Amino acid sequence: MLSAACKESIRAMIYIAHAGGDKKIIPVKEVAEKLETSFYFLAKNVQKLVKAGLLFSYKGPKGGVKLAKSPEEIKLIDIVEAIDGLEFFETCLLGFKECSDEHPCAIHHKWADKRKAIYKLFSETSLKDVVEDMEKNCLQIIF
Amino acid sequence: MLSAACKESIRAMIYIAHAGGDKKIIPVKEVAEKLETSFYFLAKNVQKLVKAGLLFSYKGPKGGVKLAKSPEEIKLIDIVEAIDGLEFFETCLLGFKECSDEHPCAIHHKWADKRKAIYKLFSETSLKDVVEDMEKNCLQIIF
DNA sequence: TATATTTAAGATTAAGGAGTCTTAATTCTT
DNA sequence: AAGAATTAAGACTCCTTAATCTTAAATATA
Repeated sequence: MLSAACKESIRAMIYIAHAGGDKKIIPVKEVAEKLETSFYFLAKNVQKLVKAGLLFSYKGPKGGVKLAKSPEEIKLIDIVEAIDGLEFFETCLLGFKECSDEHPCAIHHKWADKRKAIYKLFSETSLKDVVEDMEKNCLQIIF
Repeated sequence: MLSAACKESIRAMIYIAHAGGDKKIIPVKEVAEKLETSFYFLAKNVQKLVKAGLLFSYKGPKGGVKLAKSPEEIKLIDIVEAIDGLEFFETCLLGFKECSDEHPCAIHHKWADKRKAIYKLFSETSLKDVVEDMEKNCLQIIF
C-alpha cells in the first residue's frame, strides 16, 4: 500500500523529529546511517519532503535538514501525500473505471469505509504522537 | 494496494461468475473483450487462477474457463492470495524490520486493526455477493 | 484424420520505480 | 579567498511488474 520510498521517508521523519525536532539541523548522511539505508535513495526522497514544505534544508558544512513545522503539526498523511500521493484514497478498489458514488461497484461503500478509516488514522497521527510513543517503547531497538 | 493484475483478475472472475458461473465454459478471449483489456495479459493471470484451483480450464474449440467452485465458495481473498499473495496483511506499515507484536512500532496496533478489517471484508465477501449486488445495480453499465 | 480453436508455457520486450552516481550550487570555516 | 562539506538536480542503471509474442499441447468438429 505504501511504497518503499514512502515507508522509508516516514521512518526518516521519525528519526529527524526524534534527534532534532524543528530545532536542530541533522545531516541526511546521519539519517541514512541510522536507518541503515542508501544515502542516495534517501536524499532523493528528502528533496520531495523539502518541496512539500515538511522540511527545511541547509547547504554547506553544518548543513542538513530539520522539520519545517512542529512535530504535532506534521501528520503522517502529509508525508504519504508528498511521496506517494493520495491516489490510493481516491480510486475504485477493483479498478472499475465507471465506479463512483452514483454507480458504485459491489464493494464501493464497504471499501470506502476502510479507506476512510485509514485516512483518518493517518490524518490524526502526528509525528509527535509517533515519536513520543516510540521513545517510550521501542526507539532504542530501532535506531 | 492491489496490483493491476489482481484488480483485473477480480473483474474477470466477476464476469465469469456472471456469464457462466460454475456451469458454462467461457473463452478467455470473450472475457478480455468484455473487460476491454489485453487478452495476453489476462490469459497469464487466468493461468494463476487455474493453478490456485479457482478456475477449471478446457482446451480446444468450445474451450475456455469456468469456476472451479460455486460462486459463494470463492472469496475475494482467494483471488488476492492467488495473484498478489498476502504479504500486505503481514508486514509493518512503516517498514520497521524489528516491528512485531512484542516490539510494536507506534502505529502497529492501530494498523493491525485496519488491516484485519480489510482482511475480514475480503474473506467474507464472496463472488456470489459481488455478482448479485452488481447484477441488481450496475453490471449493465460495466460489461 | 485433418483442421481449426483454445489454453499452457516460456521467451521477449516495455515501462516504472528503486537505487546509484556525477556535477553544480551553496555556505561554513580557516 | 580557498577548501571542505553538504544539499540540489538530473542522468543513468537495475530490477520488478506489466504487457506481448511465439510455439506447443490438447480437443471438438467436420
